[in-house]
Amino acid sequence: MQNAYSPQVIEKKWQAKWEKDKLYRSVIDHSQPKHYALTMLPYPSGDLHIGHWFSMTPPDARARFKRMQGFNVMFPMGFDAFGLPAENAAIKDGVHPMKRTFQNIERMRKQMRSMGAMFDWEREAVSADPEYYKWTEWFFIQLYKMGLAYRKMSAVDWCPHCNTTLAREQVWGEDRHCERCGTPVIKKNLEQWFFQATKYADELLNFDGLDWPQTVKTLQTNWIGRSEGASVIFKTAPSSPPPFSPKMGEEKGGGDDIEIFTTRPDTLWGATFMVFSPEHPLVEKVTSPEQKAAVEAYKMQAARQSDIEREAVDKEKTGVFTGGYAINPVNQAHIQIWIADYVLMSYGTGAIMAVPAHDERDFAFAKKYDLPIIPVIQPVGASHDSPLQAAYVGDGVMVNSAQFNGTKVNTEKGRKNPGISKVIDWLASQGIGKEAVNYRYRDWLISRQRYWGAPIPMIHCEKHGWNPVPEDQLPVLLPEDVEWKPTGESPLKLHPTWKNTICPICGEPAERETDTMDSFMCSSWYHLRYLSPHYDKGPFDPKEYDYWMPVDTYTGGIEHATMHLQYTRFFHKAMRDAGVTKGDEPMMQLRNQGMVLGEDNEKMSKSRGNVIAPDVLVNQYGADTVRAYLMFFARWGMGAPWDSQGIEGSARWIRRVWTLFTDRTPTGAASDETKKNLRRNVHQTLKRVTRDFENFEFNTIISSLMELLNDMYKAREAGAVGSSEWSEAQEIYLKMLAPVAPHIAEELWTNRLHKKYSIHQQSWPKVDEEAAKEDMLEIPVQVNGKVRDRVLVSAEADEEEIRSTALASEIVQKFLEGKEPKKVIVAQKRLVSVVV
RNA sequence: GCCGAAGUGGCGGAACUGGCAGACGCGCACGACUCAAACUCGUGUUCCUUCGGGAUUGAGGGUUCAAGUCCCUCCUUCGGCACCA
Repeated sequence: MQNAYSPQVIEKKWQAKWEKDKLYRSVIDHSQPKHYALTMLPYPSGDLHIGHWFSMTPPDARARFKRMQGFNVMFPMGFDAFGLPAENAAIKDGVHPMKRTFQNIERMRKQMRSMGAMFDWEREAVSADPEYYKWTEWFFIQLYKMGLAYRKMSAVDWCPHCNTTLAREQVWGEDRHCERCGTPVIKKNLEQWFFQATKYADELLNFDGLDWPQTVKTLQTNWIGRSEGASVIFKTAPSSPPPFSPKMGEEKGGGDDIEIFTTRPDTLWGATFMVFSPEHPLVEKVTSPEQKAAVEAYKMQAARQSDIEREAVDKEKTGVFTGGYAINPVNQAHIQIWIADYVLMSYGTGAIMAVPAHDERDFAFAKKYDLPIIPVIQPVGASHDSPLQAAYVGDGVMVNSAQFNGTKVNTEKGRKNPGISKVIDWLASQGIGKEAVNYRYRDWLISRQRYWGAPIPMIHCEKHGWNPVPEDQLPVLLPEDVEWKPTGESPLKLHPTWKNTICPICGEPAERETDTMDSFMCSSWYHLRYLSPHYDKGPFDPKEYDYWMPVDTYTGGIEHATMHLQYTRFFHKAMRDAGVTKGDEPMMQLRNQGMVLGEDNEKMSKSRGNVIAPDVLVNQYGADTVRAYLMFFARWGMGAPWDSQGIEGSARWIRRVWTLFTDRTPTGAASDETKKNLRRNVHQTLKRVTRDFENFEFNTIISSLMELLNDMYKAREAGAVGSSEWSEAQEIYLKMLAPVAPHIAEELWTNRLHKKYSIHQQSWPKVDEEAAKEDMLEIPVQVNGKVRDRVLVSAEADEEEIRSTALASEIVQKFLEGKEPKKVIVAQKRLVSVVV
């Protein structure tokens, strides 16, 4: 047996043996509590990145820890294998995405095996495998049958670089760029498939029972953007200007409903004009002949501007009077209807009532175009400046509001606001409005004009419209012989025969949908495919589902907060309602890792040349050292820049572990005190390490283990070798090390301590609280808030004893200068504070 | 503008419920080993200091015997949302 530490030898050896022995195979066992640990699956980009190691190996250590604690742990891995990069590469060099993807997967599997992670490869799932995407298609059909999948023509986001539409969640930042490639998107009017996620908006806002980071919950909550208020029906007024005539109703035109949404129904009496989005369907009808030219010109100008320009916040508000009037239903006032691009067709109803006195935007608009401003909320005990200098948005009482005058209004939203609540009830009783909730949230656009995705299993027939592919004909397979051209249409559309099929209703010739699904659809349910990746009677085996689901701990990057993490919750709830899944949530606990940055403190990228390759590190240091360093070098939840020198510290530690366990050291004769201290250190460390594993605090696990190793070296110096305390320390040390550095722990356990293979099947040691207790405590003594001395007392000492010992200290006496202390505080057994 | 996260030595970071700030590691310095270097081992390492101490957790206030931790005001960095009615 070699004495030098050679990770390259022992790591390969143990990986092979563990695999041969199926050590990490997870099977249903009702005698054990289960633990489903899941980490976000990678896209097979070709090479495993250090970021993959950072997101996978600490959770692997925790899964191993859970297993040693007696849980039946499932820790699966797979590939999110559909997606644009493979297809874009195919356009460039002609290599088929399928070939490239499966080659990349092969390579990454191999790299992943070098991690020494406890992945159960028999549960592997690959989303681009027909065995998998058959069920992605099946899920689409279930959603369709529930009425949750529908087709709609609308202005959608289009990425000109990726040549496809995108979901709203996949368009980021102020410049509205594509989440994948960074190219600013444009709007296109297209008919696309959507999932009606908005139906679940309220349920998605409820995080009860979920142990998720507050930040993710907040991001999702803001994304859904629920606001409470009222919808109110205004009417268009007759076309001529409003001469005060008793026969008004007989005049021509008018009478069309204008529905608006407002969060401030309490300010309805202050609505002095209305604003329509330029695209509003009533614009043409209300526009007077005199204003027609101006309105048309404004509409043209608005249409030419990009959304980004239109939505720029600090842009000065512009608009045009339509010449038309509306009637405010609460007071019959005739008010002008304007069009302005600050009102968006995509939110609410595309029309607003404008209350300049109490809304900053409306105020600015009214000032600019000299429209009337009528205050209807008065601060309590004060009156408004006249004229109003700015919109008043604070609390107060209603004025100029007929029977509501004097009603209190606070700054709460919705029903919590007494003024709003009363007005909503009245509107409803009058039949002119009702309580309403509006969301920023949009339905999920899932059509992609690309080849490398799961086909949308729908057929279009001239006579029978859209119908799903019969389930017994699934999967709709992707054809292999396609042309790669970035045309903006799916290559499936250009394929000579693929789209030709027959209508499932009438049997006449019909066409397949040639768009494919957003790959986030594939990843919405991968955690279910792991349950039984080869099951063919359904997407998963219900027996496996009942045992393993829900996911106990889910780990991954926070960048998916409003994408994958939100989609998968929607998916789970929809499938629950379809009777496919159970429970309300798919993943109970969520933790996010941070990002490993380059040594230059920048995001790692090939173009910056700051990429750290894990393979190189594994060759140089071994996987155990890389794992340990990744757990140690940063708070896992935060991430940090990589430090090539820093890894030397972890390498040194692992080598020192090796040395301590392999050096031949003669049996010594340590003092009882040495042995007792050793035991205490061991059990105190065990306590901390157990706690930190539970809390995903990996960096302090490693520092505790480093500290204990230093203590063990000292104990060895003091002659502890040969004692039962030494043997216990060795045993516990390796068990604590096993989740972190599984190979060296196994080697030392099996071949040096000659314990029973495998260390990974041992149970987690129990803390001996007695042994962990201190005998003597060193208590700092403060005089006027400054630590002046430290006194030793027995751990059993009571408060009085601690007090008198502290006061007896010479140094403390010196600082007292003969005076009596005003106050002496004994803070538990931690500190004595003397106040003079 | 709104919401959220984070600011601690040269660097990554530690500090359980308000109770010794800087654990652990990197780096650096010195020493041992060596012909020499690397490795390894040991010692030191927040700053200032008249060696008594003093200052110190982004800045400034406050609460407290005691604040990195609690409260208020502000600054910086990062992330999200944004004319959302």
